[in-house]
Amino acid sequence: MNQERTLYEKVREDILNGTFDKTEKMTEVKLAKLYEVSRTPIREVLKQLEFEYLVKDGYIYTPSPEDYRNLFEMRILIESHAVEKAVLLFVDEDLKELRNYIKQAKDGDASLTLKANKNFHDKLVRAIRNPFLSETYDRLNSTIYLFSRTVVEKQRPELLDEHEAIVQSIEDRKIDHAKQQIISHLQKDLEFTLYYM
Amino acid sequence: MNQERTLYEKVREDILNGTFDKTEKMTEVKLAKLYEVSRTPIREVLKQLEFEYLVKDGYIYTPSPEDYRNLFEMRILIESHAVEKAVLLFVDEDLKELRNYIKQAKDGDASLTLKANKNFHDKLVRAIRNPFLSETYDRLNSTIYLFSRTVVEKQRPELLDEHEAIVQSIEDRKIDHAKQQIISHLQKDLEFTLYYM
DNA sequence: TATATTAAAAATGTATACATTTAATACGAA
DNA sequence: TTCGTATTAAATGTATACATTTTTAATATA
Repeated sequence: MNQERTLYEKVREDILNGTFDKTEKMTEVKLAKLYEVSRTPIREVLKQLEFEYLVKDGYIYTPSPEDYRNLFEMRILIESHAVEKAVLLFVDEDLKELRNYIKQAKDGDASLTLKANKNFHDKLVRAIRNPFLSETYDRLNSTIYLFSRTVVEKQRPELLDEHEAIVQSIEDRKIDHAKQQIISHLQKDLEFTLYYM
Repeated sequence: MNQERTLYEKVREDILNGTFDKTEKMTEVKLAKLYEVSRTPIREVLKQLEFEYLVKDGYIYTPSPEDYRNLFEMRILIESHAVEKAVLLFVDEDLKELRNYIKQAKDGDASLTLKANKNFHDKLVRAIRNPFLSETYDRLNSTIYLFSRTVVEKQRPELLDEHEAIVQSIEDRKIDHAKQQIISHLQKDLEFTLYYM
């Protein structure tokens, strides 16, 4: 398998793993030396990282609680729209896939649970079948990852029950109910994580 | 007043005004010569233009009807959310401002109508008070502009009546009604314009 | 004619030098 | 000291040379 990580992947992972000091400036010259490339590709990477809310004005972006609420408002808007679509489109096989992710999250270790929960939400979003909305959702990937890590590590109560309830509402074709459930689910993730951060 | 347009603004306007041939490649070298700058700032500008769906893979982006439907799905999702917020937040002064834009659109020439209609929708979106969602909406600016131009030039029927009905529903605090009206309004813009493009 | 194959050209990717702007520091006057 | 100003240093912006990749075109072969 291909082990070659792109420069973007390297820098992104280093940020997510807390390698950088949040108070120090991420200057192009410094990063270029660190990763042994020139400033040109570093600039490209910084742009991408700003796009996904990991970097801002040359510093690691440290969103305020207000910022996180706004980012989650965006996430909730997209995911609740997705659930509406899922109610209209998902067939038995899709529901089975969703339940499979819940099971994986239940049985696996933290790392596997993290992946399974991501797969669960990504599967929902794919119900939208709209590349522009998908890209907008993907912009939130890093933010969602950071939240999900806290939620899983600190073992937020009821999380998987909420997932199961959402699947059930989709299966029962209850649009409003399903939407309300995903909204409340994500709001709980938000408040829980804000409390621990 | 400041007349100095940035390179980004120049290229963007030239694209919107149809200066470029949609079939020819927008190579960095060519554009650099044309605008008498080096490739570096041109690359920056091309990235921005890709961000707002005006350029793709070095060509002017010519979305398919399917693409336009997807872009409008995104627009509708944001604007209907905005209207929900407007019902909860807008006071008399805000409603007055909205009605003012309708009046301007009614009385002015095409150019003024275009601006007034943009102001109307921008005012709605500002009800969200979420910089991330605003930025996502702004990404659609060029697309919305191209549609609005057709709608105004070809004088789509009922357009301003629909605006007025939306304001009225906001004033009456009828969330579901107002949302349904903005959705239907935007879908009409979409279908009307697709028909003429 | 259609299809590979390869040579040439032209594009983008990267490194780097230089220009300009912005930030940091040092110094002097109130 | 504190504030303003000048000087310097360091950052980003831009141009450009060179490397690599991609596209085009030309030629040969089925």
